[in-house]
Amino acid sequence: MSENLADVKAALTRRGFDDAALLDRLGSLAEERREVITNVEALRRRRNDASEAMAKVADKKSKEFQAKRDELRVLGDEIKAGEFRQTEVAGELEDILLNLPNLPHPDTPDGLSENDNVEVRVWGKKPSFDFEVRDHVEVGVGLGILDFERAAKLSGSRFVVLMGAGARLERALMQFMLDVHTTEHGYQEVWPPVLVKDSAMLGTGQLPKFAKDSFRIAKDEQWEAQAEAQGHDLYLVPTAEVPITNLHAEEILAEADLPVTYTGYTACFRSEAGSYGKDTRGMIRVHQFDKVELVRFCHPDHGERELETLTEHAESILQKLDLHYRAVQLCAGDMGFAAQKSYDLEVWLPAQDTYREISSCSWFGDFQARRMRARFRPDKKGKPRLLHTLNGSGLAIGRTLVAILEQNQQVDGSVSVPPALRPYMGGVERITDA
RNA sequence: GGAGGAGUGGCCGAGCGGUCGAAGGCGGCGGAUUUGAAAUCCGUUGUAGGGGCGACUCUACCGGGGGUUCGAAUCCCUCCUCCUCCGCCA
Repeated sequence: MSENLADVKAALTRRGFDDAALLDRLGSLAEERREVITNVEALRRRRNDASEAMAKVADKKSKEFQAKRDELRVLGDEIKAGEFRQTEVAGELEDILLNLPNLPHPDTPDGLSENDNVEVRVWGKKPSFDFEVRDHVEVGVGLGILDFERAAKLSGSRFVVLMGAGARLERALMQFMLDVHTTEHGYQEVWPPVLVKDSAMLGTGQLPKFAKDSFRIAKDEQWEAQAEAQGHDLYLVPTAEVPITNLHAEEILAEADLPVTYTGYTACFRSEAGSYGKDTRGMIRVHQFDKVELVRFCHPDHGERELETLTEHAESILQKLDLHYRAVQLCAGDMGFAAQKSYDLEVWLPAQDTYREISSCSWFGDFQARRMRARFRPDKKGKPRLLHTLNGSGLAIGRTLVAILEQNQQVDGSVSVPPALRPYMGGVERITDA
């Protein structure tokens, strides 16, 4: 990075990030780091050589030995001072680096907000209704399958309780999605923990910059003190991307095994800090939701193609459920922190007369792999290289349920179950107010 | 939660505070032998960072962190992880 500072600056500017002073600081730190290392290593070498000589001295009590020892003590102090500076520089450098977002891929269009995203595909047609469309809250509450009031009683705002056919629909969607991805797309199924260490959150890029967006586990004072001292904090995962991608942190995979692909379900937890007043109605934006995630680890040469494949896999779920949607490519300014190229799938919500994100598929290049040291070995002897990572929702289950309630609503308030899902719903074809 | 034991290179497993990046074995790779294979023999075999156009070279790493020392895989402290037993628990 320090060698291509100008390019880095230009790429980050496309994201709307333009703290030139910070990047200059980065450059000078990188330089100082190199100097300090060279210096300390030279000192260490002197000490090693001298120590070796000391070891050979027969008489350890001699004046000579004592004098030499005193001299070396000074050298030892110098080394310690150098090491201290090295740690300082490395710390500051890392601090800057970890807070820098990924560089947008050249394919990623310019733009600073979602208004600059580019529609790349539209699938299906907007369903037409010869009655006044209701939103998912009206439909779901009317059917007795969504309960927001009791959710508020239990957990506060931004939660939902699914009842009866609603709960079953959530479960059916989860099963259906996992089955499609494992049997038709070749993903290996994983069921990971939903509580992870901060090192995992750091690896995928949620930390250190976005701590406020996640829920952190608190216990007693002792727990807090230990978490503070050793970084053994635990977080509720905001997405299965975190535990699943970190599966291969600190590992070296065999090139022949690539791509390595996983799909997994987890509950996802988000604090939604900063979204006050936004999407307060219904289950579009809640603190806890379910999601099936797709994760791929691949050779750097195949990342671009892999993103297309991954996106198709996510889209196939919407297609099988016969839900009208569109795919948009995100512009540089609207992408997530770790992404270099992303597509969002947006499902049609008739009541809002708009498309809403239901999946985000991203290619991270080696950004995440570098943070978590996830590598592969090219052929048998080569040096380990960083992998490329990708992930996408396949899909967000709650929002899929919302889309079904809205797109499949009937004039009588019932909802037809997409045929693909019926085997998972015990053959039920229609959810009615039973 | 209580009591005990252990963490060394891809794996197993040695290692008086100096000559240890670390014996030995297994595995892997290359080669010899063989029609081919097995067996045998020989050689080789970690990661990261710095310097050099390069051949190459230096430094660090023996669970993590800290300390003692001229010098730590070896001594001390602390944390983590794993194993065994007891208790509790879905």
